Amino acid sequence: MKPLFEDLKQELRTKNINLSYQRLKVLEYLTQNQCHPTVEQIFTVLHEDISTLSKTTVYNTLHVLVEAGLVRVITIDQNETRYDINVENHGHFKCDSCGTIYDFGIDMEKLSPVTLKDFKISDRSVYFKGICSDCL
Amino acid sequence: MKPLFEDLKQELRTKNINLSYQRLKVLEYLTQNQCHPTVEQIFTVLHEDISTLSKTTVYNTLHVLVEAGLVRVITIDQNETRYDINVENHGHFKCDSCGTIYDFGIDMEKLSPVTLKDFKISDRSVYFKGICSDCL
DNA sequence: GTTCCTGCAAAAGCTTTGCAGAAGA
DNA sequence: TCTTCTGCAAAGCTTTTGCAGGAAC
Repeated sequence: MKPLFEDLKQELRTKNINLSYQRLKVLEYLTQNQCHPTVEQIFTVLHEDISTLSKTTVYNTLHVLVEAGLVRVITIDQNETRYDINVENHGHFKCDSCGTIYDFGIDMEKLSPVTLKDFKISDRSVYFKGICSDCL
Repeated sequence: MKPLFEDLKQELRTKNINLSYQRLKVLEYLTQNQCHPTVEQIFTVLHEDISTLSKTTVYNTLHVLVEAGLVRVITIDQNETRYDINVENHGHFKCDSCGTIYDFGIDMEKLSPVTLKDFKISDRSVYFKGICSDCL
């Protein structure tokens, strides 16, 4: 289920997070391009429209959104942090050839091992790597 | 199943990887301290015994071991790369409170979603976060 | 002798921090 | 006015690279 821009805006208002122009643009980019972008990608595209935009603001905005629970961090590879507007539980597959990241559905509940029964699990990430069907 | 130091040495010989003193020490550390260490941790401990050891060599050695398939990279948090001598499929739980990383068994085969049926999956990582039973 | 490995120093890349000015309530 | 946000520059960290000397075979 794709999160809607308007719903997310409302959620930010509810959480008393200022909806500055830059923040809204970042949020808009994330909802319209559900491609798990890096900071660099977001900055480059938005910078074309907002010539004064700084990378610091993109970092700041992403931190705010992650903190608010609207965005999830994907660290499928070290040295390459990506962001995902879809915070529902799902897995990520990264193609080693073309670099594309694919979402896939997964039942996280089946992933609760007995050894962790006394643990409080707040975050579950499933990352696969390999070669996607297009590249094969 | 803990990998044995001697078995790993033999595996490196088979793969024509030189068993330098530094490399053996790194390998020994990983087998004796199955704690998913960072480069910094490995370096600090080994540096006490080998005063000439450089961090570059630790990085180099880990790359060699990962390339050879003897060590697995854990990127449960961005900005904190860890290494695991156990390459069998298992999940990792990181406690947000004490920072400890726990292994847990998991049946990765159950984790093969239909959407990826035409994909070649070569690596599966499962990372959980939360609070461990000790900290609760 | 040739190849590979080590380790220092420097560079590179990503992210954070400090701070002054701007924007918003 | 007071608080918060932005954006520049600088700093901080981790990791990589270049290269000279050293070890191993």
